[in-house]
Amino acid sequence: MSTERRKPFPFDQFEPRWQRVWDERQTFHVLNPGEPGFDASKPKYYVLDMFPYPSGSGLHVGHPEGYTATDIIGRFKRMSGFNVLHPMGWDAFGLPAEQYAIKTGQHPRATTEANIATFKRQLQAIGFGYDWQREVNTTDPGYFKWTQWIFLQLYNAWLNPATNRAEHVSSFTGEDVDSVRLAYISHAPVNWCPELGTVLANEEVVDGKSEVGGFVVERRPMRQWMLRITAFAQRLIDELDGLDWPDSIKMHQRNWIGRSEGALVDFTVVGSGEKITVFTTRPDTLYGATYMVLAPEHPLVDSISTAEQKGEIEAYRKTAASKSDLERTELAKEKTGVFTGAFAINPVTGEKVPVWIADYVLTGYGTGAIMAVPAHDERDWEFARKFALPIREVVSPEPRLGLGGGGVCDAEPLEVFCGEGFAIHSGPLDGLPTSEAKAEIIVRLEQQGIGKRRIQFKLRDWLFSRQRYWGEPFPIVWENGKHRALDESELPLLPPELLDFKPTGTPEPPLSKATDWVRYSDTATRELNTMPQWAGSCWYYLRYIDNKNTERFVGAEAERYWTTGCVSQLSALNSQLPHGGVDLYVGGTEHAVLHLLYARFWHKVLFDLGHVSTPEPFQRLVNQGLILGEDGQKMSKSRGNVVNPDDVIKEYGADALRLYEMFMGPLEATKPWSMSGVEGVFRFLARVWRLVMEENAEGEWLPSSALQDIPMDKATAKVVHATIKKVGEDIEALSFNTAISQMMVCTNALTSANPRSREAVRLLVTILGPFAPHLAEELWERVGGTGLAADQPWPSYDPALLIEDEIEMPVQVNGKLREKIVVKKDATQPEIEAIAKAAPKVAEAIAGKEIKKLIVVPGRLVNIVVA
RNA sequence: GCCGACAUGGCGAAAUGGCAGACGCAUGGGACUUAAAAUCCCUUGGAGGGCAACUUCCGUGCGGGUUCGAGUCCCGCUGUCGGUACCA
Repeated sequence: MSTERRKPFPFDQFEPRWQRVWDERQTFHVLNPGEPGFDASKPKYYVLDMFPYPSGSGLHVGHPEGYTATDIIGRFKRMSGFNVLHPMGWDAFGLPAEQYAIKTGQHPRATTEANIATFKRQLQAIGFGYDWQREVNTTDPGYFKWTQWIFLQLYNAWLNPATNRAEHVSSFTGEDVDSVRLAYISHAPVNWCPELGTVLANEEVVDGKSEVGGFVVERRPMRQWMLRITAFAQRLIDELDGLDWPDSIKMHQRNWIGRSEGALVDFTVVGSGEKITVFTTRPDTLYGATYMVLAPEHPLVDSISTAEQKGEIEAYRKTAASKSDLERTELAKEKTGVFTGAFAINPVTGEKVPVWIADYVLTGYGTGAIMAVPAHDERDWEFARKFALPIREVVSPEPRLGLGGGGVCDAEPLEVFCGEGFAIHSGPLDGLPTSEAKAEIIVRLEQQGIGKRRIQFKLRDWLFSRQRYWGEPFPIVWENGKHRALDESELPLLPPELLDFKPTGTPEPPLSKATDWVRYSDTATRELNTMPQWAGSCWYYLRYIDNKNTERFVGAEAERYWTTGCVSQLSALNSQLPHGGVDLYVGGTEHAVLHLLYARFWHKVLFDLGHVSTPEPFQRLVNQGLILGEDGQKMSKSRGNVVNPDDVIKEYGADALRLYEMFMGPLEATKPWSMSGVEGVFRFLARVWRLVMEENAEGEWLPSSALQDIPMDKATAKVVHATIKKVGEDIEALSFNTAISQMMVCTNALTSANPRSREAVRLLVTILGPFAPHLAEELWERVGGTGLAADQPWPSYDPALLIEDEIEMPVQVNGKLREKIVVKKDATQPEIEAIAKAAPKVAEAIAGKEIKKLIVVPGRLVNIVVA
């Protein structure tokens, strides 16, 4: 007797076999327009997964959740007659690989390759129908050549304000082209992380620490490459509208871009006459501005501070500068600040107001200076209370009479009011509701030339350079202190083969160690920074379309077909697409802003420059939910609750893993793993197996004797066709859990049938294919199907079979269920009413009472309302 | 603080405003077996009443509302989980 327990069905034998067959036949390879055999009559469907970063620890059960969902969709669409593009690849540049390499002394290329091999093996063991011929790898020179090429497009482009479109810089007529490029050099303070030896984008810094590793980040000015994403801020907001994305993600992006409408207002410094410009969203409260605050780093601080305040000012600026961002935000519960000794004139009241510096005003937002209206802003209120600054009420929640005339009110309000209301103590604005007061004051300020309307965004330009080894080198050289682009013919620019790529310990990037490489010519040296990890993932979805193209980043015809569905340019122009692009993009919420915003930005630039056909890359986005450990906690090594898909496959098979991932609950929901749940779906698969196979006394599997070539009886036909209908609809709606339930119902019905219709089983096996493809292929073969189950057309159902001759209808009296009646499907309303009223329980309940209302919902229920 | 999502049996979950709890897990019982595993059948929201076929009442976080009818729609709370934080 074998030591290993016998499997309830031999998945361990047939799963690898069918994976081999799909691979040998290239079942899931799809052709591009122009290739021999391409069928232009089929509609296209592009279904995309967020590609993984191949980490050293391999796949965890969270990965296959989204991947299974897209695989089901892809296989279903294929069976439904679509050309389906369903690719996979590797986001393989990045810090973890580099750090691991430093630790172990291996080259990051070696570890990256090994990790990719592991990931690929694991994905293939789950039986995903990817077109592996289209695999991409961001670290492949044939790939990053085009990442560098796109960078050059950005470098050579500017946003023409007249057209609001990105254009080649040759259309720029101004003097300094470098000041408008979409990729430009900045010397602004950046987030420098000494531990990682690199700068980080604002988005990669969380609470003053690096998102990766949690190391302290300090701000220091450095020469950096920036991408002018802010030029697209408004379009990045507006063009969200036509996208089928979760509202929460759209909102997230809108908040991140942070549009606010307001005004710039000039205040004049008493004495020096210098101008301080502030940004405010509440220009209507200008009459209540009783002091001003500059950020400690504001350029005017030095010149306006009085001699006797200089010492204190300097001390404050020093502490502010030495504080990490963490201390400046989280720990700064109490407002701090110092008076500069200077005063400015409130342009509408003519009053002298003190000018302070405080770190609650940020350098990076607006103008780095504010007018403080303590009565109507919580931060200003707190500050004013602490430093005993005057507080003047200028907005009232209710209209108030008799407070007009612009007179000064000396009574301080008892509490801060930040809402909208009606202007008071505000001269000509008095009585106006907030929105009108805003408009009115802006007109007046503009007339006087001391202010103007202004739309401000929170979004900053994208810090695009890193001091790393394992990233794309910039196709840029420096000569006589000036940068210039490499020629396209010089791409790809490979990174130097370094043995020592450790951080230098200074802001000097590791590439500086490759002295030969750095020297471009006698007079020119190469740019030493590399691109951030986001670069490769900004456009990978385009490369899948045409991953072997050596002439272009993506072929024009293929790009048009896969993003618009149109084969010719003419039909593309005539089509009424909302945005187009990828039909379905599935991934986690962690990319709600960064990746999705960056990719949209690049795509818009490429669109403006005529390189792609659609203004947006991803038409429909779905976030899969988090999978928790069995203990309901987030999976983590330290908690020891991590589930490895390899173990699940070994025990229950790939089909059970796939099916369980989908059966757990709605795709978007957060849900805990349960091994007994896996066993549940595993038992279901075994039941399906036994619809076709039965075991003899020796324990061998033989074709089931119950299975016969007989037509389906009425009940069987009904459940089978109802299942075809529901499973198809549920797949479209991504309700995989309920689709699986329905197949269980169908299986339970067929299990009890003896003899059992071969046709019924064949249909069930066909629609099970997208979910449990290995079992489906195996059983398809065993029920005598020709070809592959994966290649079968999706079966259609006969609606006539679903209609019952007699319908059971519940009858309610005053909303309470009393009885169920059975009526003919074509019974008339009066007939139904009569039957309902005659039913014993109903008759009893309505006896002697006046019927006030009688509702018959055809096919659903009857409700009798009595007095 | 602010923004968002969610709240249904012992558990994961179903339910175009129309029979709450489909389907699965876990219970408990039975069949098969020398025995077990596997498999198959039945049971299972709560409380009560009947020898029984059965039956009554209550039940979707809490309080209101709309409706013939609310898990579902509206208003107000509470709780949990995510995101975010001086953005003027």
